[in-house]
Amino acid sequence: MLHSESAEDYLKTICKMGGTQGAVSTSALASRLGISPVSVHEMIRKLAEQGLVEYTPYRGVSLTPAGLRAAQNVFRRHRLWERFLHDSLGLPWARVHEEAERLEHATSQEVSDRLAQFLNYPQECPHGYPIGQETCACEDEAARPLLELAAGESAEIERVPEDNAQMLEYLDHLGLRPGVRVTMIEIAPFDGPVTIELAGERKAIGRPLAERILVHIAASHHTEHQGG
Amino acid sequence: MLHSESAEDYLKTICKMGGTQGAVSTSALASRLGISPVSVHEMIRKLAEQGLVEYTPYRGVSLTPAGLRAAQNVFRRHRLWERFLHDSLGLPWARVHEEAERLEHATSQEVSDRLAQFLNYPQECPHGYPIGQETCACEDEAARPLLELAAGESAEIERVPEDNAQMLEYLDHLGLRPGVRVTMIEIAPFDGPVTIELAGERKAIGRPLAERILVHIAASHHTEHQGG
DNA sequence: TGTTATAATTAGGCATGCCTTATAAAATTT
DNA sequence: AAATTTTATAAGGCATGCCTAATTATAACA
Ligand SMILES: [Mn+2]
Ligand SMILES: [Mn+2]
Ligand SMILES: [Mn+2]
Ligand SMILES: [Mn+2]
Repeated sequence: MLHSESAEDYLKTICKMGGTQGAVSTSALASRLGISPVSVHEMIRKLAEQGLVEYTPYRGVSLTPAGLRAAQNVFRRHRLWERFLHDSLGLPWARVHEEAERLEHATSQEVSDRLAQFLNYPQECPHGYPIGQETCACEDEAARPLLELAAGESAEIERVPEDNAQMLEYLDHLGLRPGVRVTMIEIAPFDGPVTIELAGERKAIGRPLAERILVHIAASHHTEHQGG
Repeated sequence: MLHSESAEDYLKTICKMGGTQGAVSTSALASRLGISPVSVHEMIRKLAEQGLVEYTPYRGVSLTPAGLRAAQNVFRRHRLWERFLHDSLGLPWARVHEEAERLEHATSQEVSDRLAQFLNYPQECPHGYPIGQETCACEDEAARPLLELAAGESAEIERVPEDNAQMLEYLDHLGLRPGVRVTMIEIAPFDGPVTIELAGERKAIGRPLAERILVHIAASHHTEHQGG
């Protein structure tokens, strides 16, 4: 509400790229946003003037406390809408992100607070990203890329990349969703495919994807024997 | 989705002002939108180019079938969101309109269809405006302004003006909501107040407001004796 | 310490949607 | 028919958010 849609998306992206820890290169930001470096530079200057980011030429851009707060608010609105679209409306898993990408900019604090209550204060979006007051979900403690699993090692999917609808369709088709248990079979050499097993079936995916799927080595190896 | 937020709001307003029947004067449109006549003229030309309105200089602007369809879609999205915000989230009656005014532009056909299903295909928004495929709610059959009631005549409130949050607060405070039964007591002369009775109490409101509240003379005069 | 790659910056443009001021044309009144 | 009011249109601007091409500054590398 306070900032433009554009500004909100910039802040989110800076946060996603690690702008809470170190500084994010403006050219990396530009290529991620699909906007020319010159335009990104312009916007960065405006955001810096508004006190939302700190910018040091040749070093990069990082979020100020105010910028982080703004970004977190947008993440929260986004993920709450995703839960509503998915859980209440039954919108396909792969479609909720793109819809939430617009709704997030049209939502007041009061509506998002009531939405959270309505949804019973969910902890995660359908793709595994946290919903909380202080979460940004850029940095993670225990989460490791699927690619880092050793052969034979099992883990539970925590989070999947959500910024590409086609990729989400593909993940959905493979059954690769948060909460699903997978076992690493093999990582083929020479940038070859990553073979995993889930629900008793073997699937092969590409390395870049395996690097972006985050898993955590859950305590219980027998979860699949207990529940459905 | 297809048209800009601005264009969608223009189409809605043209529809509200009767652009489906005759032509709407561009200066009236300008003052209603709170936008300069020159800017409205510019936008009208663009909408005409897109085939959404028909514009005849010195006569006014009216919606084409395509423009009407677009406007109806926005109305539908708006009123569905209002129902959700009110019924599911419990957002105050007077606040839902302004929130829906933004959400309506961020909603795909699929989401609005699923929202309608989720809400069990409601027939009206919380202010009494119809939700349907072919409804525009500019023109009404049986609905008459409250001001036209004769002294002693009773009617049920059908619709209230919804474009002013403060007015809605006031109406809410008075208990003037759709479905409420009112009886005309007196219309004072010389532009004096309009006195009505509702829920056993007498209230006086201004003429302009009484003109914008629509009522219908319901068949049953004993509704209040039957239900809660 | 150059050279080279990367990042920053300047300059000029475009689309959208708004603005004011001024002029022209048509419609209404008188 | 003439005067007046309303409406249309032309001209020039502004903010936002994007663009390309060209130049300059810095960092990294050899
Ligand atoms: Mn967005
Ligand atoms: Mn998500
Ligand atoms: Mn609107
Ligand atoms: Mn309404």
